[in-house]
Amino acid sequence: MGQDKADTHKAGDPYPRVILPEARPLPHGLKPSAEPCAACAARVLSLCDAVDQQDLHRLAALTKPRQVEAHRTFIVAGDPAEHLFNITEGVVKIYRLLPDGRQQVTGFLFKGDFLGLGPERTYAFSAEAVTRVRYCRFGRAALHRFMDDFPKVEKRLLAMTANELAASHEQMVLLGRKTAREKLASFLVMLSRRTARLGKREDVVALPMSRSDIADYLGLTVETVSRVFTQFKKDGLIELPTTGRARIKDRETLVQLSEGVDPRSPS
Amino acid sequence: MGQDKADTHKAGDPYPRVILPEARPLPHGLKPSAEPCAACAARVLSLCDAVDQQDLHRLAALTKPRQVEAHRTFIVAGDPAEHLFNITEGVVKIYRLLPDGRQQVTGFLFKGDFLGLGPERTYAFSAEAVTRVRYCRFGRAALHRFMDDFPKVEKRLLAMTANELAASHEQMVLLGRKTAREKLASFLVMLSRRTARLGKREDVVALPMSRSDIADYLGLTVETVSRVFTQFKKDGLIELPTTGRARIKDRETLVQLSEGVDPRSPS
DNA sequence: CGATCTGTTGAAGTGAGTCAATAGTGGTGG
DNA sequence: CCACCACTATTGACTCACTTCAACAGATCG
Repeated sequence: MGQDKADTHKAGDPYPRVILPEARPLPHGLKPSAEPCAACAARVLSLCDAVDQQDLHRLAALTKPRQVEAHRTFIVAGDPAEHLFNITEGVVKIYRLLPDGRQQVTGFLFKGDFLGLGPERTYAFSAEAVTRVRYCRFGRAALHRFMDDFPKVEKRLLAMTANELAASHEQMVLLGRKTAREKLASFLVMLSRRTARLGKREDVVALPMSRSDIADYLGLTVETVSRVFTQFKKDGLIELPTTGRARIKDRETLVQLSEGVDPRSPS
Repeated sequence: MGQDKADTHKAGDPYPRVILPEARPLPHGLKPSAEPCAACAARVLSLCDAVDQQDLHRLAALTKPRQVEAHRTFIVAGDPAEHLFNITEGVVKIYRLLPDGRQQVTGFLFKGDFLGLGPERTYAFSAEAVTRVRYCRFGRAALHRFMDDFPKVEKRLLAMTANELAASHEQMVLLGRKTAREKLASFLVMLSRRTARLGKREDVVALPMSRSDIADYLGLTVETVSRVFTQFKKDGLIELPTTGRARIKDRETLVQLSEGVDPRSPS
């Protein structure tokens, strides 16, 4: 639904000549220095942490920070898979479509996440910026050559990919065997853990994605997501001060629920 | 349900001293030669294909072919993750359980598949032999040292893991967004492709796993799996000569169905 | 401040689940 | 070889969690 690869800039955009189909380099104030990697807030979370300080300039030479606006689709399934992406800021939604339009969101990516691995010549998925997103984009071949010289990076990438694989198996349990309540509880707990890992308070989680994206991630409909949110509010588990934010009031119960133990009906 | 890690051998087993908790070395006729890897039928399909002929003895030194009987659980979720496995024969079921016993099968592994990656100290999943299974078992640390000397192997493992990740995202689409008919069609087509890849005729697929395993893989119940099989027979899409075997009569329609196009109700 | 999205709530429908009975299937031993 | 048992698969009747369809409410933004 509504992926437009078309032009990225509005009329009057100050960088008409430099525009790429899906993204543009950062504007002046944020222009990459000689060592953007050294200052990158996402480095410790990402692939790039496996590169020693003195080699960072080689990594920096491979890429340039870019940004895309919210709601922009910057990878379209089926396009040639020429690039790999390291998300440095914002939230990205990865999804696949069935021919009739049914959508499955296979993941949300955050600061530090890596994107684009896959052996195919073309992307098997689409990616859309949920918020404004910054990323470093690498050429596939260039990154592979780089990894030949820096085996630690390859090891790190393997570890990250193995992590992803384990996470996706957890998501299969969710999609195949959990109830709507359990699914949404799992989602909230997952976001809460993410938030905590970034050093923020774990009881306030951002929900930048739409209800529809949440539904497509959990294998539900928008209506069910909405109804379960309302249930959770009534049960005193959460508060929803705004649409884009949730406050977790009873974390323990949510965790229990996410693991399949529903205090409402443990029989 | 019913995972017994206990003793693996019957009384009178000729190798009582060498018995490991979950498996035993192959009996005499199949005893590993100096170069078991050179003769391994699964090599070209697996990780080991990335090792040159003259280095195979180093790989062989790391491991020893083993086998487990059908229905034996040889990895239990929560156990220390000391080993990695390369399946050389048979079919393995990987699964996770919710505390109340709900089961999600996250994958079936076949000849050439690799098993055990994951950054954790303990396994996050259980693995059970569906048929008699042969595998090569590696120590985690030993394999990582080996990969330091043979970066090609690490590259291969990364590629294989990325493949797995893509496949697991496809499975998310199946679990989250496909109907029962579409799920079972996808399953049959997947098995058919596997079969073809091993050079066998693609219209006869083996179904060594139980209906219950199939259901737990597809996020359904046994009854629904059974009912849809019956539908497919009535629709002339397949034949089920025995429980453990299916003949595909109308591959084209099954492929269509698996992709979400149901000729019965395209409306 | 109306227009347009996005989210919520309600009423009714349904695909798959549950519960229950029956039919195969394979193994065992007399 | 058959009779029995235990287990797996199939089929049927009924239920229900979630979907669908529809109306409404709240947010966002020219």
